[in-house]
Formats: sequence, structure tokens, C-alpha cells
Amino acid sequence: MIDVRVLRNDYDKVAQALRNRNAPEELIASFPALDNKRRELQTESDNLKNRRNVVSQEVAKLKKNGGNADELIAEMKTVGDRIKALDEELRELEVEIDALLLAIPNVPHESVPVGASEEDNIELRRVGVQPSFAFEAKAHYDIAAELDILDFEAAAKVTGSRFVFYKGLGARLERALINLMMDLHADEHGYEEILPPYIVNRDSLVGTGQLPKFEEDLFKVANTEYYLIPTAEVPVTNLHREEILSPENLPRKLVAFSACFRSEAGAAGRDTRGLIRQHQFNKVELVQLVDPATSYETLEALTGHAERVLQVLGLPYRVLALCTGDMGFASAKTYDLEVWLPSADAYREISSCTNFEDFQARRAGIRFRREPGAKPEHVHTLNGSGLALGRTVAAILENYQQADGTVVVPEALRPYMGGVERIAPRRG
RNA sequence: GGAGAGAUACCGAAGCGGUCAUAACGGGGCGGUCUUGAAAACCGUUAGGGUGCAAGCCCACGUGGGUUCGAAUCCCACUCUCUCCGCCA
Repeated sequence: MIDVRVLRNDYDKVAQALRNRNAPEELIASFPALDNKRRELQTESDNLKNRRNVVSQEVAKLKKNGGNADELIAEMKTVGDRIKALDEELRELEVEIDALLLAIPNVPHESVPVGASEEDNIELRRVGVQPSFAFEAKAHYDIAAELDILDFEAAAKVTGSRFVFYKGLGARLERALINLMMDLHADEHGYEEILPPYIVNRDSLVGTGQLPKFEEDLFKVANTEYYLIPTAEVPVTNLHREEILSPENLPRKLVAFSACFRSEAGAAGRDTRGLIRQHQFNKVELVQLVDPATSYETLEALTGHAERVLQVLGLPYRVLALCTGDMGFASAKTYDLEVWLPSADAYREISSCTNFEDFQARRAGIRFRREPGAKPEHVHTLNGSGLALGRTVAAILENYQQADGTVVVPEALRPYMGGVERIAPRRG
């Protein structure tokens, strides 16, 4: 949620930011009138309440001294009715203003390149060497089929499309990656390990910005107000919702493994084969709550933590700075990490690292007190995938595939694989 | 799922229709006096939101409604916590 004061005092800046994000500027057109009306009603209501409070004291005194308060009580009856009417009007206005504010995307940081679509994202660097094959590189789902480590058909039978069974060394590979990533972030990068609920309530999703705008992307649990999490970002960021943290708690660095559930409404026909776009996938997520002054250096550090996983695994990747038109709703600035997929002859997103500034913190009420007695300020929140597991498995299968159909296990992963060095077809 | 109890500041807790909300009382934290140092004792300090330049005013006793001139206090609904029973990995 953007700061109402910014919207009030810096209206043109917000309007320009909305245009840059391909969001309609009209979104905020009704705000100034609503805001003025609200403040007007508020003032009138407050003044009447003051009158009521003062008179109530007088009535109490009069009654105590045996005086007659009938006239005052009669006056207050009409004042009370007026207050009720005003507050009713005020409540409706506030609902309207709230809905408006919740629908406004974040204002991009000044360093974010202005652009209309993903075409305008800026590639910052490429890391690692793309493998060259003396044979035609196969797609990860074909490699996996021959190795019998992924089973999409069985998942389609048991559940439906866009689900998968991992089997044998495939399941082991995913579990090994989870452990490698968690260990790296917890032990070397200093994050506290969290295992969150996979189901959250509505307030949490409003807090991180998925609701109210993106309900159709979520799975809702029937007959409840619960939702399956689309990412661990939701429960982990909301861990400190409506709290005032002490400065010694910052930066709060959290890493969580979770399954993620996305309806992928509107993605029909895209990435229908393989692990790239599933309704359920695993992810290791990095979350930080920080002092606003440090959030942009934290974004660089957090992105580095995610990159480190790709480096350890020896996977070639590139880093993009997303342009204003391609960023997520709540983002002030985002770097995407894209891993090399030889079969596609392209880089594909495997991590998204974002500084939300105070956009989520304001919605979720996450604050800190700089000094004892000081006014609470909103923290800045950041998160990034470290990494998405399914896509990492796809990248390993493709980048480490061999002419004979086997897949070499990256060296760093072998201790987590019980020493297995190569995934080969099972005999028989 | 059934029965009951509860929700007040960092924690415990008083208040049960008007002099009780920067909230009694107790504890904790922080600072100080005293002390060689510590403990004890004593003193001080420790809180949200809106509006306004400010003084101030309004709101905040789990959440949302209602009754009343006036609600922490009475009524209704909801959420959460605890205890007992049942069920369960």
C-alpha cells in the first residue's frame, strides 16, 4: 500500500509511476475528492464527539449533586444521532478509499529502467559457461522419462494436469537440493530457518499484496477463508505482521522451504510440458525485514545469496533488472535470475529478488522503533527465491546431460545424494 | 465434534454503567542514588492510530455491531487462547 501522504502531496509523481507500470492513471483520479470528503466528515464527527464527552462529564456531575440534566440529555440525543449518521457515512467512505489504496501498485525506485514489457528488461551480467554438446541437447522431461525419475502421466491420473510425481533418484535429487540450499543460506548466509504453514488467512495475503487483486491466482480451501500459499513469502513475511520490532532484531533474515500452490489461471498453453510451470512446486525462499536505510544494499546481498546457489551447482545464469512494465504489483525494484536451459536455447527465470520498500510493511503493519520512545517506522521487506526447486532440477538435468542419456550429479550435491555421482537408467 | 472459562500495556493483573486509560497493584526492561563491586532498598523511566504548524481534539480495553445522554463494564455475532471429554498422525 502506498503512503496516503505521498498520494496526497505528491500526486503527480504517483500518476507518472502508474503510467510507467502500465497501470491506469485513472486508478487514483477519484482519490483527492474522497480524501477531502473523508477529512471533512472526520473533523465534524470529532468535534461532536468532543461535545458529547464534555457534556457526559457534566451530566455525571449534575446527577451526583442531584441536579437536573434533562435538557443536556435531550441535546445529546440529537448529537448522538448525528454522530451515528456521520460515522456511517465515514465508514462507507473508508471502505471505498481502502479498496482504492489496496489496488494501487508500488511506486518503482528511481533506478528501475522505464519500459513497457519484458523486452525492456536490462541484462546486468552473465555468469558461468554454457555447456556445449556434441549431440542434440534434450529437454529435461525427455531426459527424466528415460531415467524414469519424473512421472507426469501418473500425476495426471492421480490429480490432474500440471502436477508431477518425482521417483527414485529424481525425488532424491529434489530433496538433496532442498538440503543444500537450506544449509547454504542458514549456515553461510546467516538466515534463520523457518518451516511455515502452507495455508494462510486472507489478512496475510493482503499483507504481502496477493489480495485483493489476484484472487484468481490462488487456490482457496473450500468452505473456509483459507488459501494455499503461492510462496513461502506470504507466511514468512507475515510472521511479524502487526508487530513493532526492536532495532536489534533487524535485519531479520529468514529462509524457508515450502511447497507452493498456484492456480496458473491464464497460463493455459504455456509451458505445458515438464517442470517449468506446475500447480504445486517446491521453493526455498529468502525473506528479510530491514532498516529502510539499508534496503537497497540488502537487495544486492540477497540477490547474491540466490546467485550463490547457482554458482555452487555450476549452472550458467544471467541477472536481469526488471523494467517498470514487467515488475510485480508490490515491487519497488526486482532482479530476476535466469538459468540456462540448453533445450530451449534460452535463459528461464529461476529466482526473483525484490525490494518492496515499505509497501508490504504498511499493509501488514510491520514496524520497528529506532530509539526507545521514538515513533514506530515501517521496515522495508525483501524476498527472493533461493531457488525454485523444480526449475533447478530441470536445469541440472539439461546442463549435466551426457551423450549416453545419463546425468552427472554436480559435485557439491553429491554429499546430499548419498555419494551418487551419476543418474543412470535403472536396469531391468 | 461436545461442555466450560477467558482475551485490558513487555508479562501477570485490578476494574463489572459516569471522577478508570499516557490504565490501580505486582513483575520485567532501561537509567540513576547508595556500594570497593554486586545484591537489596529507594528514585526516575518504559506504549498505538488519526488530524493539526502547534496547543489540542478524536479513536484505541481481542474484532465487528447494538443498547444508553454516557460502555472496559450490559446485549448479540465472530476470532483466538486455555481446561475437560471425544477423535486423531
